[in-house]
Amino acid sequence: MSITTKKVIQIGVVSELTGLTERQIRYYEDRKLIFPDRSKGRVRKYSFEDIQKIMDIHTKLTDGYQTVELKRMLAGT
Amino acid sequence: MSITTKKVIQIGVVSELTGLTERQIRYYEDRKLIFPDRSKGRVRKYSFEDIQKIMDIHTKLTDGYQTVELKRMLAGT
DNA sequence: CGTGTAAGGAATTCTGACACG
DNA sequence: CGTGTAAGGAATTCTGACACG
Repeated sequence: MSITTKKVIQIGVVSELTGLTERQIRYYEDRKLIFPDRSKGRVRKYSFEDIQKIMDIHTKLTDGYQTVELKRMLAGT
Repeated sequence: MSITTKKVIQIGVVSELTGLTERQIRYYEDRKLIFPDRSKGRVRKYSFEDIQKIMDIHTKLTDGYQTVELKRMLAGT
């Protein structure tokens, strides 16, 4: 596992880096588009790669796509 | 600034990754050996590079060096 | 000197829900 | 559908101090 895929960043930092709200970030997870790890205390941990994905997801949503469609795209179908 | 120098990791994760206690990590900062960023709420943020440094510091301490000497070494003197 | 610990407070995150449109 | 928000609780982190040796 490289540095880009290591899930070590908490949602507050992800929010800062992406410019999105925690609500949006959690929603993308709810929609099965991203899969952060969890600490023992249930706290979400993201990787730099996740951050890339999140920004990509948001861009696509802005472009008019829906999360269900994005999920299909990720599945490669 | 690359991914390795981006300070986004909190002390709990650093503790897990290095195997050191938060006490040790904070002490190295007190001794001016590492310089984490701070969030608005005073929470420390470390980079992957910091994690490397921390492990190196601990190894050197185990080897018998003192923090003052390590500081000199970092300063290149 | 480097590290452990108990103490109390502050910042951060979590979940489930109601709201809008 | 995607996102905002108020609510209460839980996990995380912070500082300063006392302890040991």
